[in-house]
Amino acid sequence: MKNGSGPGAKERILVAATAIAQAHGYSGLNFRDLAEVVGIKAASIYHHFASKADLGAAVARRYWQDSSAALDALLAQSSDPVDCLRRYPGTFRKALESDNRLCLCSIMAAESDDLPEIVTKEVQTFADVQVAWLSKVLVAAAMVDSGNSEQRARAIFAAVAGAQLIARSRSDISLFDELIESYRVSGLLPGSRLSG
Amino acid sequence: MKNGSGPGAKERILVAATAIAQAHGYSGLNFRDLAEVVGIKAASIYHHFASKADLGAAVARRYWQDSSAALDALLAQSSDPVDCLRRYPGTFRKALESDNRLCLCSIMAAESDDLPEIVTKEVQTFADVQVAWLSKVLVAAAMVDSGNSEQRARAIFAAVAGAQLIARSRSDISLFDELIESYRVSGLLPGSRLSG
DNA sequence: ACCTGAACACCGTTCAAGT
DNA sequence: ACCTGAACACCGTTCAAGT
Repeated sequence: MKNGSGPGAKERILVAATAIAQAHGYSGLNFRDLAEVVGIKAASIYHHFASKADLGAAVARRYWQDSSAALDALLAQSSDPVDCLRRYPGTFRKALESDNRLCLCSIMAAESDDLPEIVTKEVQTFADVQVAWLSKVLVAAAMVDSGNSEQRARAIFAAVAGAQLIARSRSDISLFDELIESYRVSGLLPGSRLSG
Repeated sequence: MKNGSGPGAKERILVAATAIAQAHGYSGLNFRDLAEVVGIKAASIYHHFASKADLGAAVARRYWQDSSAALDALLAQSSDPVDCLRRYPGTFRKALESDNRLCLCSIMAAESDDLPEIVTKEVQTFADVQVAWLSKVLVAAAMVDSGNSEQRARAIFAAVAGAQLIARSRSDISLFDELIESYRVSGLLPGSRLSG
Protein backbone atom coordinates (compact mmCIF):
# COMPACT_ATOMS: atom_id res chain seq x y z
CA MET A 1 0.00 0.00 0.00
CA LYS A 2 1.07 3.58 -0.69
CA ASN A 3 0.47 4.86 2.83
CA GLY A 4 -0.81 3.78 6.19
CA SER A 5 -4.51 4.27 5.40
CA GLY A 6 -5.22 0.98 3.65
CA PRO A 7 -5.79 0.18 -0.01
CA GLY A 8 -5.98 3.01 -2.55
CA ALA A 9 -9.13 4.33 -4.14
CA LYS A 10 -8.66 2.26 -7.31
CA GLU A 11 -8.48 -0.96 -5.34
CA ARG A 12 -11.48 0.00 -3.20
CA ILE A 13 -13.47 0.80 -6.34
CA LEU A 14 -12.59 -2.60 -7.79
CA VAL A 15 -13.63 -4.48 -4.66
CA ALA A 16 -16.89 -2.57 -4.21
CA ALA A 17 -17.75 -2.82 -7.91
CA THR A 18 -17.28 -6.59 -7.83
CA ALA A 19 -19.66 -6.98 -4.90
CA ILE A 20 -22.31 -4.79 -6.56
CA ALA A 21 -21.97 -6.54 -9.93
CA GLN A 22 -22.35 -9.96 -8.31
CA ALA A 23 -25.67 -8.84 -6.84
CA HIS A 24 -27.10 -6.57 -9.55
CA GLY A 25 -25.10 -7.32 -12.69
CA TYR A 26 -23.20 -5.00 -14.99
CA SER A 27 -26.32 -3.02 -15.86
CA GLY A 28 -27.17 -2.68 -12.18
CA LEU A 29 -23.72 -1.35 -11.37
CA ASN A 30 -24.06 2.42 -11.10
CA PHE A 31 -21.43 5.03 -10.41
CA ARG A 32 -23.39 7.04 -7.85
CA ASP A 33 -24.02 4.09 -5.53
CA LEU A 34 -20.55 2.70 -6.13
CA ALA A 35 -18.93 6.05 -5.35
CA GLU A 36 -20.91 6.36 -2.16
CA VAL A 37 -19.62 2.99 -0.92
CA VAL A 38 -16.05 4.03 -1.73
CA GLY A 39 -16.50 7.48 -0.20
CA ILE A 40 -15.87 9.64 -3.27
CA LYS A 41 -18.05 11.25 -5.95
CA ALA A 42 -19.28 9.39 -9.01
CA ALA A 43 -17.25 11.52 -11.38
CA SER A 44 -14.05 10.67 -9.52
CA ILE A 45 -14.26 7.05 -10.63
CA TYR A 46 -13.41 8.21 -14.13
CA HIS A 47 -9.99 9.21 -12.92
CA HIS A 48 -9.24 5.53 -12.28
CA PHE A 49 -11.25 3.89 -15.08
CA ALA A 50 -11.81 5.41 -18.49
CA SER A 51 -15.42 4.24 -18.76
CA LYS A 52 -17.94 1.85 -17.26
CA ALA A 53 -16.85 -0.73 -19.84
CA ASP A 54 -13.27 -0.35 -18.68
CA LEU A 55 -14.25 -0.80 -15.05
CA GLY A 56 -16.40 -3.81 -15.92
CA ALA A 57 -13.53 -5.44 -17.78
CA ALA A 58 -11.13 -4.76 -14.92
CA VAL A 59 -13.61 -6.25 -12.44
CA ALA A 60 -14.13 -9.37 -14.55
CA ARG A 61 -10.39 -9.77 -15.17
CA ARG A 62 -9.58 -9.57 -11.48
CA TYR A 63 -12.41 -12.01 -10.81
CA TRP A 64 -11.08 -14.77 -13.07
CA GLN A 65 -7.55 -14.18 -11.84
CA ASP A 66 -8.69 -14.63 -8.23
CA SER A 67 -10.79 -17.66 -9.12
CA SER A 68 -7.85 -19.21 -10.94
CA ALA A 69 -5.66 -18.71 -7.87
CA ALA A 70 -8.36 -20.24 -5.66
CA LEU A 71 -8.55 -23.35 -7.85
CA ASP A 72 -4.76 -23.70 -7.82
CA ALA A 73 -4.81 -23.40 -4.05
CA LEU A 74 -7.43 -26.15 -3.89
CA LEU A 75 -5.16 -28.37 -5.95
CA ALA A 76 -2.14 -27.54 -3.80
CA GLN A 77 -4.11 -28.25 -0.64
CA SER A 78 -5.14 -31.75 -1.65
CA SER A 79 -3.14 -33.93 -4.00
CA ASP A 80 -6.15 -36.23 -4.53
CA PRO A 81 -7.94 -35.11 -7.73
CA VAL A 82 -11.21 -36.82 -6.78
CA ASP A 83 -11.18 -34.86 -3.54
CA CYS A 84 -10.57 -31.66 -5.50
CA LEU A 85 -13.57 -32.38 -7.73
CA ARG A 86 -15.68 -33.04 -4.67
CA ARG A 87 -14.74 -29.65 -3.29
CA TYR A 88 -15.12 -27.76 -6.57
CA PRO A 89 -18.79 -26.78 -6.04
CA GLY A 90 -17.71 -25.16 -2.77
CA THR A 91 -16.10 -22.33 -4.74
CA PHE A 92 -19.57 -21.46 -6.10
CA ARG A 93 -21.21 -22.01 -2.74
CA LYS A 94 -19.08 -19.24 -1.25
CA ALA A 95 -20.78 -16.60 -3.42
CA LEU A 96 -24.20 -17.69 -2.15
CA GLU A 97 -22.91 -17.61 1.42
CA SER A 98 -21.85 -14.03 0.83
CA ASP A 99 -25.22 -12.21 0.78
CA ASN A 100 -26.73 -14.61 -1.76
CA ARG A 101 -24.41 -13.37 -4.51
CA LEU A 102 -23.95 -14.99 -7.88
CA CYS A 103 -20.80 -15.90 -9.73
CA LEU A 104 -19.86 -12.71 -11.58
CA CYS A 105 -19.54 -14.67 -14.78
CA SER A 106 -23.05 -16.13 -14.53
CA ILE A 107 -24.81 -12.85 -13.90
CA MET A 108 -22.84 -11.25 -16.72
CA ALA A 109 -23.57 -14.22 -18.99
CA ALA A 110 -27.26 -13.43 -18.52
CA GLU A 111 -26.53 -9.88 -19.68
CA SER A 112 -24.43 -10.86 -22.67
CA ASP A 113 -26.58 -8.92 -25.14
CA ASP A 114 -25.83 -5.67 -23.33
CA LEU A 115 -22.18 -6.19 -22.41
CA PRO A 116 -19.33 -4.24 -24.02
CA GLU A 117 -17.02 -6.52 -25.96
CA ILE A 118 -14.05 -6.01 -23.63
CA VAL A 119 -16.19 -7.24 -20.73
CA THR A 120 -17.50 -10.25 -22.65
CA LYS A 121 -13.93 -11.25 -23.41
CA GLU A 122 -13.01 -11.42 -19.71
CA VAL A 123 -16.22 -13.28 -18.85
CA GLN A 124 -15.37 -15.92 -21.42
CA THR A 125 -11.86 -16.22 -20.01
CA PHE A 126 -13.42 -17.02 -16.64
CA ALA A 127 -15.28 -19.93 -18.23
CA ASP A 128 -12.10 -21.04 -20.02
CA VAL A 129 -10.16 -21.07 -16.75
CA GLN A 130 -12.84 -23.13 -14.99
CA VAL A 131 -13.11 -25.65 -17.82
CA ALA A 132 -9.33 -26.01 -18.19
CA TRP A 133 -8.92 -26.70 -14.47
CA LEU A 134 -11.80 -29.19 -14.37
CA SER A 135 -10.53 -30.91 -17.49
CA LYS A 136 -7.07 -31.34 -16.02
CA VAL A 137 -8.39 -32.68 -12.72
CA LEU A 138 -10.88 -35.03 -14.41
CA VAL A 139 -8.03 -36.62 -16.35
CA ALA A 140 -5.92 -36.92 -13.19
CA ALA A 141 -8.89 -38.52 -11.42
CA ALA A 142 -9.22 -40.97 -14.32
CA MET A 143 -12.93 -40.13 -14.40
CA VAL A 144 -13.05 -39.76 -18.17
CA ASP A 145 -11.13 -40.71 -21.28
CA SER A 146 -8.75 -37.86 -22.00
CA GLY A 147 -10.56 -37.17 -25.30
CA ASN A 148 -13.79 -36.44 -23.42
CA SER A 149 -12.37 -34.50 -20.49
CA GLU A 150 -13.12 -31.03 -21.86
CA GLN A 151 -16.68 -31.94 -22.76
CA ARG A 152 -17.32 -33.33 -19.30
CA ALA A 153 -15.60 -30.32 -17.74
CA ARG A 154 -17.95 -27.97 -19.58
CA ALA A 155 -20.95 -30.02 -18.43
CA ILE A 156 -19.89 -29.81 -14.80
CA PHE A 157 -19.24 -26.08 -15.06
CA ALA A 158 -22.63 -25.40 -16.70
CA ALA A 159 -24.53 -27.59 -14.24
CA VAL A 160 -22.92 -26.03 -11.18
CA ALA A 161 -23.56 -22.53 -12.55
CA GLY A 162 -27.19 -23.52 -13.13
CA ALA A 163 -27.51 -24.86 -9.60
CA GLN A 164 -26.18 -21.59 -8.22
CA LEU A 165 -28.61 -19.57 -10.33
CA ILE A 166 -31.65 -21.60 -9.27
CA ALA A 167 -30.64 -21.70 -5.61
CA ARG A 168 -30.08 -17.96 -5.56
CA SER A 169 -33.48 -17.26 -7.08
CA ARG A 170 -34.98 -18.98 -4.03
CA SER A 171 -32.39 -17.53 -1.61
CA ASP A 172 -31.86 -21.10 -0.48
CA ILE A 173 -28.33 -22.46 -0.04
CA SER A 174 -29.65 -25.88 0.97
CA LEU A 175 -31.20 -26.12 -2.50
CA PHE A 176 -27.71 -25.64 -3.97
CA ASP A 177 -26.38 -28.45 -1.76
CA GLU A 178 -29.27 -30.68 -2.78
CA LEU A 179 -28.66 -30.04 -6.47
CA ILE A 180 -24.94 -30.81 -6.17
CA GLU A 181 -25.80 -34.02 -4.34
CA SER A 182 -28.16 -34.95 -7.19
CA TYR A 183 -25.36 -34.37 -9.69
CA ARG A 184 -23.27 -36.81 -7.65
CA VAL A 185 -26.01 -39.42 -7.48
CA SER A 186 -26.55 -39.21 -11.22
CA GLY A 187 -22.84 -39.58 -11.93
CA LEU A 188 -22.07 -36.13 -13.32
CA LEU A 189 -19.84 -35.40 -10.31
CA PRO A 190 -17.83 -37.94 -8.31
CA GLY A 191 -19.89 -39.48 -5.48
CA SER A 192 -19.89 -37.97 -2.04
CA ARG A 193 -19.13 -41.24 -0.23
CA LEU A 194 -17.10 -43.62 -2.37
CA SER A 195 -14.63 -42.40 -4.97
CA GLY A 196 -16.14 -41.95 -8.40
CA MET B 1 -60.09 -10.94 -31.56
CA LYS B 2 -62.27 -7.88 -31.25
CA ASN B 3 -61.98 -6.80 -34.86
CA GLY B 4 -60.28 -7.78 -38.10
CA SER B 5 -56.98 -6.03 -37.39
CA GLY B 6 -55.28 -8.74 -35.35
CA PRO B 7 -54.57 -8.97 -31.61
CA GLY B 8 -55.37 -6.02 -29.36
CA ALA B 9 -52.86 -3.62 -27.89
CA LYS B 10 -52.72 -5.42 -24.54
CA GLU B 11 -51.79 -8.68 -26.20
CA ARG B 12 -49.20 -7.00 -28.41
CA ILE B 13 -47.65 -5.32 -25.37
CA LEU B 14 -47.42 -8.69 -23.62
CA VAL B 15 -45.76 -10.38 -26.60
CA ALA B 16 -43.28 -7.57 -27.23
CA ALA B 17 -42.45 -7.24 -23.52
CA THR B 18 -41.72 -10.97 -23.31
CA ALA B 19 -39.27 -10.81 -26.21
CA ILE B 20 -37.48 -7.78 -24.76
CA ALA B 21 -37.32 -9.31 -21.27
CA GLN B 22 -35.87 -12.57 -22.61
CA ALA B 23 -33.04 -10.60 -24.22
CA HIS B 24 -32.42 -7.79 -21.71
CA GLY B 25 -34.15 -8.85 -18.50
CA TYR B 26 -36.71 -7.05 -16.37
CA SER B 27 -34.37 -4.14 -15.68
CA GLY B 28 -33.63 -3.83 -19.40
CA LEU B 29 -37.32 -3.62 -20.24
CA ASN B 30 -38.31 0.03 -20.64
CA PHE B 31 -41.65 1.52 -21.55
CA ARG B 32 -40.42 3.87 -24.24
CA ASP B 33 -38.72 1.18 -26.34
CA LEU B 34 -41.55 -1.25 -25.67
CA ALA B 35 -44.17 1.29 -26.77
CA GLU B 36 -42.25 1.97 -29.97
CA VAL B 37 -42.31 -1.74 -30.88
CA VAL B 38 -46.06 -1.89 -30.21
CA GLY B 39 -46.70 1.34 -32.08
CA ILE B 40 -48.17 3.38 -29.24
CA LYS B 41 -46.75 5.88 -26.72
CA ALA B 42 -45.20 4.88 -23.40
CA ALA B 43 -47.99 6.48 -21.40
CA SER B 44 -50.56 4.33 -23.17
CA ILE B 45 -49.14 1.18 -21.64
CA TYR B 46 -50.48 2.34 -18.30
CA HIS B 47 -53.97 2.02 -19.68
CA HIS B 48 -53.40 -1.75 -19.87
CA PHE B 49 -51.00 -2.37 -16.96
CA ALA B 50 -51.01 -0.45 -13.70
CA SER B 51 -47.21 -0.42 -13.31
CA LYS B 52 -44.00 -1.97 -14.59
CA ALA B 53 -44.20 -4.56 -11.81
CA ASP B 54 -47.70 -5.43 -12.97
CA LEU B 55 -46.56 -5.83 -16.57
CA GLY B 56 -43.57 -7.93 -15.47
CA ALA B 57 -45.79 -10.23 -13.45
CA ALA B 58 -48.25 -10.59 -16.35
CA VAL B 59 -45.39 -11.41 -18.73
CA ALA B 60 -43.94 -14.03 -16.37
CA ARG B 61 -47.38 -15.52 -15.68
CA ARG B 62 -48.16 -15.86 -19.37
CA TYR B 63 -44.70 -17.37 -19.87
CA TRP B 64 -45.16 -20.21 -17.38
CA GLN B 65 -48.68 -20.83 -18.63
CA ASP B 66 -47.40 -21.19 -22.20
CA SER B 67 -44.49 -23.36 -21.10
CA SER B 68 -46.85 -25.56 -19.14
CA ALA B 69 -49.04 -25.99 -22.21
CA ALA B 70 -45.97 -26.82 -24.32
CA LEU B 71 -44.89 -29.54 -21.89
CA ASP B 72 -48.39 -31.00 -21.84
CA ALA B 73 -48.38 -31.00 -25.64
CA LEU B 74 -45.06 -32.85 -25.61
CA LEU B 75 -46.58 -35.47 -23.35
CA ALA B 76 -49.68 -35.77 -25.53
CA GLN B 77 -47.55 -36.10 -28.64
CA SER B 78 -45.52 -39.02 -27.35
CA SER B 79 -46.81 -41.48 -24.81
CA ASP B 80 -43.28 -42.75 -24.13
CA PRO B 81 -41.95 -40.89 -21.05
CA VAL B 82 -38.30 -41.61 -21.91
CA ASP B 83 -38.88 -40.02 -25.29
CA CYS B 84 -40.44 -36.99 -23.58
CA LEU B 85 -37.41 -36.60 -21.34
CA ARG B 86 -35.16 -36.86 -24.36
CA ARG B 87 -37.04 -34.01 -26.00
CA TYR B 88 -37.31 -31.84 -22.89
CA PRO B 89 -34.10 -29.84 -23.56
CA GLY B 90 -35.58 -28.88 -26.92
CA THR B 91 -37.99 -26.51 -25.17
CA PHE B 92 -34.95 -24.54 -23.92
CA ARG B 93 -33.17 -24.83 -27.24
CA LYS B 94 -36.02 -22.96 -28.92
CA ALA B 95 -35.25 -19.76 -26.99
CA LEU B 96 -31.64 -19.85 -28.20
CA GLU B 97 -32.85 -20.45 -31.75
CA SER B 98 -34.96 -17.31 -31.44
CA ASP B 99 -32.29 -14.58 -31.55
CA ASN B 100 -30.16 -16.21 -28.86
CA ARG B 101 -32.78 -15.50 -26.21
CA LEU B 102 -32.77 -16.91 -22.70
CA CYS B 103 -35.54 -18.58 -20.75
CA LEU B 104 -37.42 -15.70 -19.14
CA CYS B 105 -37.17 -17.43 -15.79
CA SER B 106 -33.38 -17.75 -15.99
CA ILE B 107 -32.71 -14.14 -16.88
CA MET B 108 -35.13 -13.01 -14.17
CA ALA B 109 -33.55 -15.42 -11.68
CA ALA B 110 -30.28 -13.61 -12.26
CA GLU B 111 -32.08 -10.36 -11.39
CA SER B 112 -33.81 -11.72 -8.30
CA ASP B 113 -32.38 -9.04 -6.00
CA ASP B 114 -34.07 -6.31 -8.03
CA LEU B 115 -37.40 -7.93 -8.87
CA PRO B 116 -40.75 -6.81 -7.42
CA GLU B 117 -42.25 -9.54 -5.28
CA ILE B 118 -45.22 -10.17 -7.58
CA VAL B 119 -42.76 -10.89 -10.41
CA THR B 120 -40.59 -13.19 -8.28
CA LYS B 121 -43.68 -15.18 -7.42
CA GLU B 122 -44.45 -15.92 -11.08
CA VAL B 123 -40.80 -16.76 -11.83
CA GLN B 124 -40.84 -19.33 -9.05
CA THR B 125 -44.07 -20.79 -10.39
CA PHE B 126 -42.29 -21.35 -13.69
CA ALA B 127 -39.65 -23.43 -11.91
CA ASP B 128 -42.36 -25.29 -9.99
CA VAL B 129 -44.16 -26.17 -13.22
CA GLN B 130 -40.98 -27.47 -14.85
CA VAL B 131 -39.99 -29.54 -11.83
CA ALA B 132 -43.48 -30.98 -11.38
CA TRP B 133 -43.62 -32.07 -15.04
CA LEU B 134 -40.12 -33.58 -14.97
CA SER B 135 -40.86 -35.34 -11.70
CA LYS B 136 -44.02 -36.90 -13.09
CA VAL B 137 -42.31 -38.05 -16.29
CA LEU B 138 -39.26 -39.40 -14.45
CA VAL B 139 -41.52 -41.61 -12.36
CA ALA B 140 -43.39 -42.77 -15.46
CA ALA B 141 -40.08 -43.57 -17.12
CA ALA B 142 -39.06 -45.53 -14.04
CA MET B 143 -35.78 -43.63 -14.06
CA VAL B 144 -35.84 -42.93 -10.34
CA ASP B 145 -37.44 -44.16 -7.15
CA SER B 146 -40.55 -42.09 -6.62
CA GLY B 147 -39.08 -40.66 -3.42
CA ASN B 148 -36.20 -39.14 -5.37
CA SER B 149 -38.08 -37.95 -8.43
CA GLU B 150 -38.43 -34.33 -7.37
CA GLN B 151 -34.77 -34.06 -6.43
CA ARG B 152 -33.71 -35.46 -9.78
CA ALA B 153 -36.22 -33.24 -11.58
CA ARG B 154 -34.70 -30.17 -9.95
CA ALA B 155 -31.21 -31.30 -10.97
CA ILE B 156 -32.25 -31.70 -14.60
CA PHE B 157 -33.99 -28.33 -14.63
CA ALA B 158 -30.99 -26.54 -13.09
CA ALA B 159 -28.49 -28.25 -15.38
CA VAL B 160 -30.46 -27.49 -18.55
CA ALA B 161 -30.92 -23.86 -17.46
CA GLY B 162 -27.16 -23.66 -16.84
CA ALA B 163 -26.42 -25.11 -20.26
CA GLN B 164 -28.66 -22.52 -21.88
CA LEU B 165 -26.98 -19.69 -19.96
CA ILE B 166 -23.46 -20.79 -20.89
CA ALA B 167 -24.33 -21.48 -24.53
CA ARG B 168 -25.99 -18.08 -24.86
CA SER B 169 -22.98 -16.27 -23.43
CA ARG B 170 -21.00 -17.70 -26.37
CA SER B 171 -23.87 -17.30 -28.85
CA ASP B 172 -23.28 -20.95 -29.71
CA ILE B 173 -26.23 -23.34 -29.99
CA SER B 174 -23.92 -26.28 -30.74
CA LEU B 175 -22.42 -25.77 -27.29
CA PHE B 176 -25.92 -26.24 -25.81
CA ASP B 177 -26.30 -29.49 -27.78
CA GLU B 178 -22.90 -30.65 -26.62
CA LEU B 179 -23.71 -29.93 -22.98
CA ILE B 180 -27.02 -31.81 -23.18
CA GLU B 181 -25.22 -34.77 -24.75
CA SER B 182 -22.73 -34.72 -21.87
CA TYR B 183 -25.59 -34.81 -19.39
CA ARG B 184 -26.83 -37.90 -21.20
CA VAL B 185 -23.43 -39.58 -21.21
CA SER B 186 -23.02 -38.92 -17.49
CA GLY B 187 -26.46 -40.34 -16.71
CA LEU B 188 -28.24 -37.17 -15.59
CA LEU B 189 -30.55 -37.38 -18.62
CA PRO B 190 -31.70 -40.55 -20.38
CA GLY B 191 -29.26 -41.63 -23.12
CA SER B 192 -29.68 -40.44 -26.69
CA ARG B 193 -29.44 -43.89 -28.28
CA LEU B 194 -30.74 -46.60 -25.97
CA SER B 195 -33.47 -45.99 -23.46
CA GLY B 196 -32.18 -44.95 -20.03
C1' DA C 1 -2.56 13.22 -9.35
C1' DC C 2 -6.98 13.36 -7.74
C1' DC C 3 -11.47 15.14 -7.34
C1' DT C 4 -16.06 17.52 -8.39
C1' DG C 5 -20.10 20.63 -10.06
C1' DA C 6 -22.92 20.91 -13.49
C1' DA C 7 -24.92 19.33 -17.47
C1' DC C 8 -26.96 15.83 -20.61
C1' DA C 9 -29.76 12.13 -21.95
C1' DC C 10 -32.81 8.82 -20.25
C1' DC C 11 -36.67 6.40 -17.62
C1' DG C 12 -40.83 5.34 -14.75
C1' DT C 13 -44.77 7.61 -13.69
C1' DT C 14 -48.59 10.88 -13.62
C1' DC C 15 -52.35 13.59 -15.39
C1' DA C 16 -55.09 16.74 -17.89
C1' DA C 17 -56.71 16.69 -22.32
C1' DG C 18 -57.92 14.61 -26.67
C1' DT C 19 -60.87 11.27 -29.81
C1' DA D 1 -62.58 2.92 -24.03
C1' DC D 2 -58.31 4.10 -25.53
C1' DC D 3 -54.64 7.13 -26.39
C1' DT D 4 -51.16 11.11 -25.93
C1' DG D 5 -48.17 15.47 -24.94
C1' DA D 6 -46.06 17.45 -21.52
C1' DA D 7 -44.14 17.47 -17.23
C1' DC D 8 -41.90 15.66 -12.87
C1' DA D 9 -38.43 13.55 -10.19
C1' DC D 10 -34.75 10.70 -10.71
C1' DC D 11 -30.51 8.24 -12.45
C1' DG D 12 -26.28 6.84 -15.32
C1' DT D 13 -22.70 9.08 -17.56
C1' DT D 14 -19.53 12.59 -19.06
C1' DC D 15 -16.21 16.39 -19.04
C1' DA D 16 -14.41 20.90 -18.30
C1' DA D 17 -12.68 22.95 -14.50
C1' DG D 18 -10.91 22.99 -9.89
C1' DT D 19 -7.01 22.02 -6.19
